[in-house]
Amino acid sequence: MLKVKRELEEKITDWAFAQGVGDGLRFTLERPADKKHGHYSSNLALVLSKALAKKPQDIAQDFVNSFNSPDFLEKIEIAGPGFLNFYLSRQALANILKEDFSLSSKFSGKKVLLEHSSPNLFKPFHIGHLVNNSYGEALSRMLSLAGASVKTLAFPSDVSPGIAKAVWAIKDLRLKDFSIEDIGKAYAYGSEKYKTDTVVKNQVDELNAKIYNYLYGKTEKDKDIEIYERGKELSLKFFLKTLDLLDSQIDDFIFESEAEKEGKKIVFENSPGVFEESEGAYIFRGSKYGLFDNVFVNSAGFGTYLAKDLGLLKIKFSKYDFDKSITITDAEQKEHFALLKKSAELINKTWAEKSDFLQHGRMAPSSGKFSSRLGNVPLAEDILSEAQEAVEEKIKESGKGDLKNARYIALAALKYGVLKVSMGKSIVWDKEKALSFEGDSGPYLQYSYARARSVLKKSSKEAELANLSNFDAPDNLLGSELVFELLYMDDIFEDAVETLSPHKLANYANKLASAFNAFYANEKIIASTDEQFKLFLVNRFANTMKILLEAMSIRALDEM
RNA sequence: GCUCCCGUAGUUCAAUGGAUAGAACAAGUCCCUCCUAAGGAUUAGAUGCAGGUUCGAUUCCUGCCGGGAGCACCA
Repeated sequence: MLKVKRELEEKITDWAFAQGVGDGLRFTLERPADKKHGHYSSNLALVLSKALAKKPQDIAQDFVNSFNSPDFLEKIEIAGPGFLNFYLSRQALANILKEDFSLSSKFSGKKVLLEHSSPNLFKPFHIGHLVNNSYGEALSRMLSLAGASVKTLAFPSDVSPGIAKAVWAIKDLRLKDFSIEDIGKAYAYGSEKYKTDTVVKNQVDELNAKIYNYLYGKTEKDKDIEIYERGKELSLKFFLKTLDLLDSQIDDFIFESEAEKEGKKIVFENSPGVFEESEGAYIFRGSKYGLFDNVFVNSAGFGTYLAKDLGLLKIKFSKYDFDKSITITDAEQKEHFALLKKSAELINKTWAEKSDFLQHGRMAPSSGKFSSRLGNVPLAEDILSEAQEAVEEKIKESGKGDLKNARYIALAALKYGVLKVSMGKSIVWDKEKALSFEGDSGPYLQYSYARARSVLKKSSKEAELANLSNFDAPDNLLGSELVFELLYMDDIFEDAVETLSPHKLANYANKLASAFNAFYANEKIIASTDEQFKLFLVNRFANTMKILLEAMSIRALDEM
C-alpha cells in the first residue's frame, strides 16, 4: 500500500506547512508494531512539540480537527504521548488487497552492476563463499524484481602466490590427470612447504613470476603452464557447477590477471602523485586520509590485490554502462575497500561515486574461527550434500513429499539461515541449526506456501479469484493478522531494496508465513462461510510469498 | 599499540530515537475422525557495566569490560 502511504505523507506534510513549520520537518509514518495502533502511525505531534511550543497531545488534537482527511481513511486516533494512528477504510483495504504489487524503489529503471561470489581458483569453494553467494544472489533478484536491470559479475583470482603454490605442489607430487580434489590437497601441501622450506619458497616465487610472464605473452607455454592452465580450467568448471548447485547465476567474469595489467598501468601513470615509490614498491599513503599505507605494486613488479581491484574498477567503467556498481565481499576486506575507494577517488571521482562496496559478516563456528590453516573450513558442497541428506531422511521417515525436492529444501534452509541475519553482522555457523527445518527457517516458508497452493488446488476455484468482484469480507477476517501482514508487502519490499537488506525480506516472509499458518489452523477454508474471501486471502498470500521466495532465491514448491 | 565493527532470553536472530523490546530453537503443558503436524495454541525467560544528551535511548555521545577484523609487498 505504498501509494496510500505516499499520499498520506504528502497530506500530512501539507498540514504541517500550513501550521508554519519550516524546512526542517522530519516525521515518521510507519507501520505500527501492533495492529491495534492502526495501519499507519505517525510521531508528527511529538516532533512538532518544540517548534510549535505546544503539548504533543494538543497538536495531535489540532491535527485531528483540521486535517483534510483523504477518502481512504476511516478514522484518526490520538494515542499514548501523542501518536497519530491512521485507520484505513474497508474499501481501501479491499482495494489494496486486490491491487498488483508495486515493487518500486529508487533502483527502478536503473542499471546495476553487481559483483559477488568471486572464487579463488585452485582453492576450494567454502562456507564463506556460500554466505557471499546467498547475499549476492538475493540482492541480484531483489533489484531485478524492483525493476532494475542487473548484471552480475565475478572476479576470479587466476594469478597469485597461492596459485603458484598449488601448481608447484601438483608438479612436486607428480599428479597426472589431476582432479579438482587433488588441487585442493596440493594447495594445502604447497602452502605448508612454502612456509617451512626456503628452496620451495624460491621455486614457488619463480613459478609465480613465470605465470605472470606467460599471461603477459612474455613466456612460451611449458609443462608448468600446462599444469596451470588445466588447473584453471578445472577450477572454473567446478565453480560453474557449484553456482548451478546453488541455483545462482553469474553473467560475466573478469579475471584478476586482466585487472592486474590495468591496475599496474594506473599506478605507474599516477606515480608520483597518488602513489609513490617506497622500498622498491609502489604504495598509497592512506595514512594521510585516516587510513593506512599499503602496497599496490610490490617490489617484484606485480600488482597486489589493491592494484587488481583498481584495475577492475577501470575495466568495469570502460566495459559496462551502469548507474551503480555494487561489490559484495567479506567484512575482512572492509578496510581494503576503504583504501581502494580513496585512491580511486583521487584518480577519477566518478569511480568512487558510482561504486558501493558492501561487506557481510564472516561465518564462524560458535567458538574459535574457521581458517584454512586450522583446516576446519567446511566446504560448500559438503554442507549442501549433508543438508540434502538430512532432508531426504526426513522425507523418507514421514513417507510424504518428493525426494527430488530435497535439494531445494536444503538450499532454502542454508540460504535463509544466512539471509535472515542483517548483512554487517558475523554469522555463527551451527550445523544443528542449519540442518533444522522448523520455525524461523527457509523450509517453514516453503511449507507454508505449499499448504496454500494445496488449498487452492483442492478448491478448484483458483480461476475465479483473479476477478473477485463481490468483496464481502467479514470484519473479523478483515482485521486479522494475515490481512494486516499482507498489506505491507510493497512497503517492506521498497525498504529492503533501497537499504540493500535481504534480511528485511526474510523477517517479513517469516511473519507473513506465521500469520498464514495461524489463519490456516483457525479457519476452515473450503466449503465454509466466507469461502470466497478466504480463498482470496490464501491466493494473495501465495502470490506474495512466491515473490518473497523468488527475491531470496529460494524455490517456491507447490508440494512438499 | 593504533583504527574500525559487534555485545539483546540458555542459544541463534529482529526492533528509520517512540507506545507493553518481537521471533525461533531448547524447556514445560495442550491440539491430527477436519483443507499438508516441516503446523497451531500456551507457560517461563533478555537490552554487558557506569555516566550523559532527549518529552522519550536497545538505538546517539563518553568511559570501562568482553568478542571480532584491519594495520607494507597474501587475496
